[in-house]
Amino acid sequence: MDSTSLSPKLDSDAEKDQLEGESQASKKRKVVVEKKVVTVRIETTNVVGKVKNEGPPSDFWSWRKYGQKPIKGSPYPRGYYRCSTSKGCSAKKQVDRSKTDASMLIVTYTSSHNHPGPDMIISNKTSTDHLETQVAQLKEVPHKENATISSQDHDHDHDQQCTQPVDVCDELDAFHYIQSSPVRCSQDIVMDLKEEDPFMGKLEKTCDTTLGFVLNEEPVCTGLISHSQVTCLSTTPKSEEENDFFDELEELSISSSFTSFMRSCYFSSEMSFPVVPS
DNA sequence: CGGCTTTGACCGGCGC
DNA sequence: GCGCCGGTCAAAGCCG
Repeated sequence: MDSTSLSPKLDSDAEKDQLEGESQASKKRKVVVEKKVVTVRIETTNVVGKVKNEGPPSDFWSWRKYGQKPIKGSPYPRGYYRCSTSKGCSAKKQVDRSKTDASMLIVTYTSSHNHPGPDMIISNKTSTDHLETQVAQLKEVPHKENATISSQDHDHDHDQQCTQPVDVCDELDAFHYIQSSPVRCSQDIVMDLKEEDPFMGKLEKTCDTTLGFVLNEEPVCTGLISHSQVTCLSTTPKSEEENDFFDELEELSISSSFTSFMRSCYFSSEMSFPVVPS
């Protein structure tokens, strides 16, 4: 099936949910939970061999798939994941493919983690493992290596502009940690991975994946990640939300240095990731 | 053996 | 009230 032949529904599913969740929380079904939609672009051009297929972007957390359902209007099934990092964690995420762009994955994060994320060092390995696992989820789609992640508040799952190429590796996870853990970020961030599959081979092989963060709509943060550092450019003043987010992080047992570091990243325009030697 | 994926069934909300 | 659809559960099987 071609995503173009789909009815204009799925596309706005998660996004719509979020929109409505924010604008008309009282109208949508059930209690509207905090949601964060992240669009991941996966453009596997011609990677052969290792890449099985594309899947949800990885993050610091371990996700366990608990369901998959074909979504009406979409040729691709939606995957339901639950945080398995901690048993009591209610964090979930849905992963489906954009109907308008088969190379785009729409990851909707719901609820927030009630536990500190795995240690970055550990995540280096863990996340990688899960990367493969998750990557094996959604099937089809030609092998890609271009991943664009954009958290969106509105419906803009199309078009992403690449910006700063970056060398990524484990740092990617670090970024995801920020991106996906809390459901608070409400900006459009596009992450573009180039060269090799960001979620697979590259991570396992070397750490030269190029990655760029692009803003889809309201530029919020452009980051440059390299082996030993990450630069994040905040183009818009952070709101209390982010602040809360970091406060929350600190409340968790996450390394305060890490949180403060991330905070500074968000509030200033630059930041550096302490890189964990892989 | 533990953890994860797969997949069909079940449940609840929503629209007609 | 009924049917559709999305989200979750849970059993079975797979894998490291």
